[in-house]
Amino acid sequence: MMTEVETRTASEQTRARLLDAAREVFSQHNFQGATVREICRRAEANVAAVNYHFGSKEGLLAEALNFSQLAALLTANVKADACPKIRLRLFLRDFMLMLLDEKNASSQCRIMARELADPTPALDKIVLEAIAPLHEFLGKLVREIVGDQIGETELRRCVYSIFGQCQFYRHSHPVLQRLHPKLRYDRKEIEAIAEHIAEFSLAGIEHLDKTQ
Amino acid sequence: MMTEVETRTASEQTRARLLDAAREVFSQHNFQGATVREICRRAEANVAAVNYHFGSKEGLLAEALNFSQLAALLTANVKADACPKIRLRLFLRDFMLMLLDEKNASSQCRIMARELADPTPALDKIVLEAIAPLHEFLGKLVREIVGDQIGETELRRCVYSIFGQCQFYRHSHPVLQRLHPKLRYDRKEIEAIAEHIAEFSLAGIEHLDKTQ
DNA sequence: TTTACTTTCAAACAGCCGTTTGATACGCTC
DNA sequence: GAGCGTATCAAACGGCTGTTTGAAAGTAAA
Repeated sequence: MMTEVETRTASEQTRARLLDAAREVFSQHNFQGATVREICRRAEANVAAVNYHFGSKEGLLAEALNFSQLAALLTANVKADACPKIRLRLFLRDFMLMLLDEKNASSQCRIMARELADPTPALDKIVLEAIAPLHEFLGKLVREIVGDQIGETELRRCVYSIFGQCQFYRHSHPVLQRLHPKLRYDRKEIEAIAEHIAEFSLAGIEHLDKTQ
Repeated sequence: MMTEVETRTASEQTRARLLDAAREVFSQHNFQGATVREICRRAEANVAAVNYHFGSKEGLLAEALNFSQLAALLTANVKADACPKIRLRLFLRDFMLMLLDEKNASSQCRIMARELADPTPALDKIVLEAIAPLHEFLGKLVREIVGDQIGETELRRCVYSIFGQCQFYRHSHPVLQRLHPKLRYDRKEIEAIAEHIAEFSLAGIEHLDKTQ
């Protein structure tokens, strides 16, 4: 019925507002630092709303995590009709935009990056749904570039080298701003960073390919 | 006098125990997660001891930070009589051992790595005394390798690429243990990681040197 | 209108936090 | 031993946390 739909959407509207506010706050503070009261304040909801709708603060974080945009990025890249090296460049560009662009609606990756250093019970879900697919994707891509000459261990370390470079710019943002106050992560800067990481990493990958 | 020395050392013994416990706890939890009560429990001191000796929890963290080992590493490397490439390998080996080896007494770098992602008022001191010298050191080292062909911006990004790889193994430790449970940071593994980062990075550096 | 159910709300709860307090014990000078 | 700073201690303080409660409001079916 009309009324039934209305009440359901009314309830789901506050649910959605809570999820939006949660993503915002969880991406700016770590799990301990993000308070239920601030999330509810931003969502214009009562403090009890979180526990009513999601059971707990942890439950809210778990439901706030949504990696559909990341998954879409990966599948689109796999389907792209381009050579592995160009696909690596494309991936790095899209991934860094997702990681660094403040304008980007996807705060998921920022929450993810934060969870890496400071595990919460939600980390298991993050590893399973986001990080493991990411590593698998990048592992296959690097394998396409280097062929079968290098071992699994060395391949994995190449993947780590790439992700390490990517995450550095997010993790160390507060430090970099102190060292170079004029630094801004606008679109042009992000694309330049992604280009650097691609050049740097392709050279590293192909070098290891030669020596082994 | 004898007695004067004894009382001073008695007081400084609890100071030292507090500092040791603080380094331990601050390297395992972030600033919010590390509690004064646990630090005092490990130091076998009263909860009031922190505020009595250091004024506040923040003051304790500030005094607990001591980068002499890191500074020694840098100066020793600068004085080493070796070509820049080998000095880079040496630095990476020593730095990764400092970062990853649980046996290593220096928890400073682990606190530092933690602070990167989660700034506290102590970050200013960390940047000034540890990170800025580190970046400056590595910048000069990379400059020695590439010559004057590449610009300051690109040079800085090479430094970021190297530090990013290093910090990845510390930041993502919880994740890597979930992805590969058999991973252990023993001395052999750490040295292999450092060797990989050196190979990977030298190729990246020299490639950028050629293309620019 | 009555009934039943879902959602919101102010208020309170229990627990931890960093910090302060005032008393107590200690070490040393005189 | 008296006097005096210093260091330690149990206890409490004020504040913030996530969560719970019970009443009130809102909605839809009878």
